[in-house]
Amino acid sequence: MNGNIFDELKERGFIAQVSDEAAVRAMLGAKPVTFYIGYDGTAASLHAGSLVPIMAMVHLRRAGHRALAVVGNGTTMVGDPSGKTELRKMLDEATIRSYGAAVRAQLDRYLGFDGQGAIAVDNADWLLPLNYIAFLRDIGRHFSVNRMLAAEAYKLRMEKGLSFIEFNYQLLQAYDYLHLFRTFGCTLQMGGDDQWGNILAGVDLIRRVEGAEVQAMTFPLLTTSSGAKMGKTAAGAVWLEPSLFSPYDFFQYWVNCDDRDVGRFLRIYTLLPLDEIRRLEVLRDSEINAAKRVLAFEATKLTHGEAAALEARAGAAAAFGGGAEMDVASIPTTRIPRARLDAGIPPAELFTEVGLTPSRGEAKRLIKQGGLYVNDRRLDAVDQPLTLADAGPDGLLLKAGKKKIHRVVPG
RNA sequence: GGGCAGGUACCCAAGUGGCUAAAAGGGGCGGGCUGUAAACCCGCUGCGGAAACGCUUCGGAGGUUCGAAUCCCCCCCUGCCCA
Repeated sequence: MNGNIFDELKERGFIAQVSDEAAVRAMLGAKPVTFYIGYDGTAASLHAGSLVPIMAMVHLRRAGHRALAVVGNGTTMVGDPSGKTELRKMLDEATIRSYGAAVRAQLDRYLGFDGQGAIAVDNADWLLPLNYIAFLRDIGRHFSVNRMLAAEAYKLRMEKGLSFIEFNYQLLQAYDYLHLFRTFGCTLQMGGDDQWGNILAGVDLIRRVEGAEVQAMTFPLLTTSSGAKMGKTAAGAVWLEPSLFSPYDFFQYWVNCDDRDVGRFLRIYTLLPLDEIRRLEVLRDSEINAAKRVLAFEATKLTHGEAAALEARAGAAAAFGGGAEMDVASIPTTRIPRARLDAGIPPAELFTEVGLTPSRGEAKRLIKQGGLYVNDRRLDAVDQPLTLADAGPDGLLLKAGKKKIHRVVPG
């Protein structure tokens, strides 16, 4: 490892808090360190919000350190109250396990679990068999309720209510760290900044139980410059799963980021060298769009692979590049039986069917506001059916607003 | 277990018998301006319907009434105080 990966992470903006900065830096510069990050499978896919810890793992991996990805099927059964405003819906075990498997598969794409340098473990394996009384006596006694209650992460919940099950979450996460320290010699736990309290609880527990010094590090909880949480759009989360959020939309998510976020995002969400990032982020006015396309391409490549990234980029170029080289193949396409098209389909029906609008009512609203287009012709009548007569050489190019596009071909 | 206060649309929050598909704000979406940006301006924002209009919604289930988010009964949930 040339240079110190800690400095790289710091320069890229990955670091929010560190238990002992000098110690962590020295540790990472000296020899391979086993570190861990936990992911709770609370949904069928991770979303863009999880990309920060994922990218941090990728960097550390590339620097030769050993990654433990904990898929938290055990902790998910309890539910982390940190930073949450209310009790999360309880999921049944089968659901949790299926989500966990999906999350594991996604992490595998970035880390390549090989059982050596990148290992996936499931804390259900050691959490579920725990004996309640034994756990209380061995682990529970090391936790001060007074201190826990004073923690920032619970502050909101002290107003809104905190159930006992959630209150236990921190003990379980701390126990995870202890377990991984014992089993894998793990000495660094990382996570989002909202995990700071939980991670430190593990550091404390290990010191008390094992008399060993281990480290904690958190990543900033990124928001966009306009204040929104990363990875959320109106339609929902920016899922990493292509079936839930297409590579094209994923690409567009990054292209459409705020100017002010470009440099920050390039550092976090791509592996481009810092020199190149510095060159890109100084672009101004319309030129910065080039930097956004680089960001989008690199980010899409990491998540969906190079082929999908190329396709998404081509699709975007076709839709926004001025028209000339339309790469229609890269635009999401739906086939509709020719007979239906000949008969004519009300625009609201067609737009909704291909998923461009959530309901017919919404589609009609858009038509009235001039927000729906077919082959660049703005629709003005709600009751005028669409047929192949409206199509161009590549079929019907439907647009909702100026950015969402879908192609319909007979077949 | 007892007392009190609450549960309204994506969020927050008005509404206390018809004029309420439900105020205001936020968010979101569309249009304009632009650079596929920000800011700003305008509009829209339950579902179905070309429209007229119809249907479903105010924690859940019943009931009163010509008519209920609004009144009554039972239940569930949350917070605070007491135990």
